[in-house]
Amino acid sequence: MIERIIAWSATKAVNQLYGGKIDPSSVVVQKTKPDFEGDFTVIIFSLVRFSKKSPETTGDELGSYLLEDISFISSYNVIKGFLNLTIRNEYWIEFLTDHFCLPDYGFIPVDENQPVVVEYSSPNTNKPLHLGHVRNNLIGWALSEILKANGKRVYRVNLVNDRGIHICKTMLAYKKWHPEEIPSFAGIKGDKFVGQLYVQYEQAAKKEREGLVAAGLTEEEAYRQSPLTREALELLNRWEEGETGVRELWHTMNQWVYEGFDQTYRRLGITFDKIYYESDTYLLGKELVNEGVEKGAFFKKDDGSVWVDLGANNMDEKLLLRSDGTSVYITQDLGTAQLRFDEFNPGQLLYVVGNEQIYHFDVLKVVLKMLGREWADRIVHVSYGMVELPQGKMKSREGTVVDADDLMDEMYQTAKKTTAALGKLDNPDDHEWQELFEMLGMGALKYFILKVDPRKNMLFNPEESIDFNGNTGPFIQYTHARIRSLLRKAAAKGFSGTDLKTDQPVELHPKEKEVLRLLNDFPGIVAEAGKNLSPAIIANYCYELAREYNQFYQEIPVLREKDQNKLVLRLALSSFTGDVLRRAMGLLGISVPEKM
RNA sequence: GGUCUCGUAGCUCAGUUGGAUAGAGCAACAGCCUUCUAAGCUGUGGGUCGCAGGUUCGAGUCCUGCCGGGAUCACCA
Repeated sequence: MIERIIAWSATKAVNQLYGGKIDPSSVVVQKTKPDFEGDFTVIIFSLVRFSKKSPETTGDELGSYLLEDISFISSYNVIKGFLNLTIRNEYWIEFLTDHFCLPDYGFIPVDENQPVVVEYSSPNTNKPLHLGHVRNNLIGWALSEILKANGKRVYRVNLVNDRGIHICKTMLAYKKWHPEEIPSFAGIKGDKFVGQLYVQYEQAAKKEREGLVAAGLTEEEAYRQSPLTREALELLNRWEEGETGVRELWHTMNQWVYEGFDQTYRRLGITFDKIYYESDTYLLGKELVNEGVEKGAFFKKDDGSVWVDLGANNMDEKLLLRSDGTSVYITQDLGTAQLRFDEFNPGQLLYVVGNEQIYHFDVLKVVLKMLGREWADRIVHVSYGMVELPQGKMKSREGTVVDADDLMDEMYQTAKKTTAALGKLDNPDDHEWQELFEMLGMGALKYFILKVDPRKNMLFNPEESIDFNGNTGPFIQYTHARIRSLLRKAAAKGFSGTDLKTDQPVELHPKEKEVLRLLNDFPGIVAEAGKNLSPAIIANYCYELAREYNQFYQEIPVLREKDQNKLVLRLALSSFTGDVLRRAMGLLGISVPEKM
């Protein structure tokens, strides 16, 4: 990368000229601001302590050194403490020629060592997927793609929460109020069907508790004495004992849910290499806890419950096993972490889980460390922010959730309406159009979510439909379609970017140079997104590249250009941009169309 | 209350390890299609980067305090 070469040379200069002892990481090289002359800028301020001269003089001395040292620098200027360097056009043209046909430009070949396990999605089987899950899935998917582009072998895994008290509640609701019914009968997706049962249970249970509280009980007493709660708990016991009838119903209802989930996943474009079920893993981790007790890392209370004291890490005591010997949430997470470590020997274990579980993962890592599992350091909690509505957080119980399927349907409709409004829709029933609407709708949705820094909470307003103009998925998809169209026309006229030759001197328009500079950034962007685990970096890069290309497209003729050398160069530039856009959007799980 | 996190234009968001005059989009207004796709491009207006200190050549970015929002601290998951 060009910045690195400059930084390296500047380092040499400081060390040779001034007897400094610095390494390239302490030299800041950035793009020159548009208002100044030059392409790249070296910040001089931090280097004057070695030269013991004014920033201007130092900049001047370094400038002439770099001019001498690096052949692709054509000139420099110094303003205050900024050394601005101008790159020769030949460099850019050579860069274009060398890279525009490379199918893997910016990506690193996959190394099988040190794989990365990425857990994401991890749904409960008592509620349909909503916008929050969508964010989780998209981040998990995109991160996996980005890590692959960074040369990692990636395993995508899902841990489905298919057991527990909440599932028993839906079973109870089914038995009580809807026996014999099946989703296909009711004409709805299986996950929706089961989700409704859960809501029905919660409403009934709430009413029941309110009645008991009105009769003078405290909230907690009311919860414990509620007949529905007792029945649900009883069902849980019978499930754990493996009672056939209970297990059968449980299995049937979960299948309904999976059929529904599969549809949603398919439409989102989400897949997994391995799916774990909590019904298989929930007993894991008990041996680890016992091991900790034996080692004296954990302790048993009189009632038989097992705890760990995290006081040394500035945390509280944490329960690891209940007094009746059953697991809690973290018990099984200890076990599954060990399982995955044994299965994959990963260099990194990523968990894409909401930021409400930060504490949980902090505890998990500390406890594993106390058990002598040094690989606990390889666990990374990719904690993403909540999707909020204008009224605040989404709450399943209050019905203030944005359903994933509904949202995707709306996106499709918006794509259709927008296309029709532009007068492009000649044949609405055509299969190709329908595919395009789906691509655009999903592109708009995915981009909308992924362009935001995953760590931050974000807002979604259902009243305002997701935009198709400006900094959006369809804008980038449009840019790609435009480029493809241009290339088709060029091919029809017998031109191709591959006709490009380096030995012919060609001037570069500032817009061309700007696009090239961005294309030159791509490998660095991929690396940065991998390092920061942030698809948003890719999304924002796509936007910047598309915007810059559109400016170029608007200002400069390509096929109408009379000078063939220029024409071919612009075709290569366009083709390169189209490929990078397609592949960068691919990292986000977004497809781009040939025409739109 | 303890811990963590966020606060940038009317709204939604960018802003690499501190660097030049803080950027986009949406919304508003004004322009550009006999010419490669106008889902585009150009221009105008819009900011005490929550507040107050500190660190230094330089702070939206780092430190401290305060204000405001959110999360979390369960024999729930």
